[in-house]
Amino acid sequence: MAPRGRPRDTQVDERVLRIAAALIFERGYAGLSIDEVAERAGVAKTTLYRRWPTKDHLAVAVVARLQADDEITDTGDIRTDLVDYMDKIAAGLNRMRAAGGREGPSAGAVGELVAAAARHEDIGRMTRQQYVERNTIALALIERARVRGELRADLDAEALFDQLAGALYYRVMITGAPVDRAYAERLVSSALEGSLACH
Amino acid sequence: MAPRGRPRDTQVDERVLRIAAALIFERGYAGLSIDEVAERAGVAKTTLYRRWPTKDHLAVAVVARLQADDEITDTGDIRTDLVDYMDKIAAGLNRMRAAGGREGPSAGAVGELVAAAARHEDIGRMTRQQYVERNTIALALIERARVRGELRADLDAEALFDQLAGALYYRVMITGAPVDRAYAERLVSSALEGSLACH
DNA sequence: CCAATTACGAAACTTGAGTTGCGCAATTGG
DNA sequence: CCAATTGCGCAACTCAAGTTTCGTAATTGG
Repeated sequence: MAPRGRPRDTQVDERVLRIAAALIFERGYAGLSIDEVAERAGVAKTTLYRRWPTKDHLAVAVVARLQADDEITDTGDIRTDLVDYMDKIAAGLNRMRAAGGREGPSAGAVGELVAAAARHEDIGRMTRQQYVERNTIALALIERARVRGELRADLDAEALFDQLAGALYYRVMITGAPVDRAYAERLVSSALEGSLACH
Repeated sequence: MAPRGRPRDTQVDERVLRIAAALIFERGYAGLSIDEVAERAGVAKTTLYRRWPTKDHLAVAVVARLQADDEITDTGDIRTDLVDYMDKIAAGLNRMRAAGGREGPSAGAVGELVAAAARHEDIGRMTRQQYVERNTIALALIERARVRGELRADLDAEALFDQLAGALYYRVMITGAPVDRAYAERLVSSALEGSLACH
């Protein structure tokens, strides 16, 4: 039971996303022109707008593909698992950061994504939805470590994950500092071991 | 020794920023129209563009005023001081968040600021500069607490501050969760005490 | 006073996002 | 086969950001 009228040309989606991705990486978000994408893809603008109602939606569709699917590993050692996880998030952020067009310590496309989520209700919902899924996985990982006695019983798992993921986003978007595996290790150590003098 | 030619009308800056702020709060960033600001302020568009080269620059000038000057207090108790500090940052974020025009868990103007910093080299530099100043103050506060023995000697102060500030920004921009004093207390507790089981 | 310099206002202009209307193509259900 | 439905291309359109040109106003330095 296919839908009623003329079916959409599925090749269009693929071709447009590829061309849009090339433009974003080459010239940045501002250099992405709907008219140019349509022309290069050999389709009318109306065909684009039927699929992505705004330029923001198209850009989000392109950049969202850059995020890894966050396959999580549970080795039984929470420190190793968290470092791996942070490293994967960092890799996704670095890919998006590269899609800025500019050089230097710029947030690249990450900032545009956040702005797009703030501008459009539906993009915001989608973004938060993806976060919730990732958060659920991470909280389960932390909870298992807590149950088996690696982590303290009165742990605030939400605050812990906010600290870890937040530090990565903060560096990419605000301070422009690098996020790599070495930083992920520092971060996890700091969060796990705490900052108080030995007690 | 005044500059050479006709001096700028200083009343213009004040009036324009007031009108722009009203528009941003009323209709959000997208609802801020340069033409309308110029008309309401009774000046030509060229006069606006002489002061703020893009709409982003004008918006940043407006929103940057919302950040508190972060007067930091040093009571000698690092937990109290950090909670106070996080609460002040959170207050600034909440003010910016309110300047979004939309309802719900939106990042509001915060996302637009990050995007503006990614789009314009000079805005990015200014943003990072403000961060560096704030960071310097916070790191000094942490360092004093470390020296007097409140905090562990091998502390990673940079990671600690990234965790704290990052968690706030992360909630505002990504998850849409609230940031208030209660959360600041949870956050500081979690970061200070760590997550490992008693060791 | 005069020349150089900078600010201002007004209007026309360019560019790109997003919309609209129309004719035609492809598909389903009867 | 026929009507309803949906996709597509084309072209003209609206709207707002940002630019350009030009005539005029205010200021400094000589």
